[in-house]
Amino acid sequence: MSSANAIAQLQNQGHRITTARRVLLEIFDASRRPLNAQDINQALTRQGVKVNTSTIYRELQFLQKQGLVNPLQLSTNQLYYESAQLPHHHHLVCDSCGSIDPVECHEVESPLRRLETRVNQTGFTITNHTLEFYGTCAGCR
Amino acid sequence: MSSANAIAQLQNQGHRITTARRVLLEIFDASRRPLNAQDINQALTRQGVKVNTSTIYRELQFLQKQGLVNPLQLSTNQLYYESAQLPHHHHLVCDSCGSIDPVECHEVESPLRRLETRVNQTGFTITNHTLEFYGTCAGCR
DNA sequence: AGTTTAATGCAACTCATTTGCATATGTCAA
DNA sequence: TTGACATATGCAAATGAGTTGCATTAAACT
Repeated sequence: MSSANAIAQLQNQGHRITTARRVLLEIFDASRRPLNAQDINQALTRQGVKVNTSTIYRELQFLQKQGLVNPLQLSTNQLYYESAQLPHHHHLVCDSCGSIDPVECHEVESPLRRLETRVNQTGFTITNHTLEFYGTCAGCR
Repeated sequence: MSSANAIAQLQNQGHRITTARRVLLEIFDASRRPLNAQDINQALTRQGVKVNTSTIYRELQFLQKQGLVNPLQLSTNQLYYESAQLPHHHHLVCDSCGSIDPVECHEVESPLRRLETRVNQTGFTITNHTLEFYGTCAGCR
């Protein structure tokens, strides 16, 4: 269970381990797909933990600053986050039901690195990229 | 000038060509980078055309529905649009100054198509993808 | 147990975008 | 041309995600 690592890391840096924070880390640890503030609210409620919305937003920013979660902006109007511990991957987003699932993209990784090298030589330093696929999932067809 | 084509297309379908609509199409035609509602507002003002904000938003949705512009959601909190007539490309987004520039990505296109074929066989039908690069532009370093 | 200060709750706020409705203006027919 | 009619617009109010100020609560250290 790697939320334990995250907790140890935060404790070492003098941050407090509150119930909200601990359960939130466990939720990210258990989820293989990105979560938005609303998803997290529901997950917390399901576990019997009541947390104010503003606390959730603050906590997400905090965890991002600590490098424990990564933000993910999709073509929706909500910001998603996922565990930073997941191996590099991209996403399949269903335009119909909104489901978001990870995809391994081994075919594109080395071409992407090649492209990034080329672009870096033009003066633009790439630090990050987003690659998401939109369409219709098996269940919605 | 391809905004003329767009205008002809809209007229054929019985839509009215208002000043706002015509100038907006010209603006998209002349811009090689994506524009958000604010950019468009400024561009219209610069041309001496006063258009209400809600009209801009409605017009952008309209043009999108007509297939004349494509939406582009970046890691900012604003929605961008660009002409649908531009050849396939992706973007370099500067985290520092917010500039957005197109990139040709020939290295990745065929690996992407291969990946899409593979994914389509799993039951998820991909119709679209987004690929954007974030980092620091030459001017900001 | 008491102290300190990070974390929380609450309510009010911001900012992009949307919507309802009354008015104005393209466009088409007479 | 002019008038009729529906589309497009302006305005103001609403929405919805996310943020912020401030008083209170509660981890964690002594």
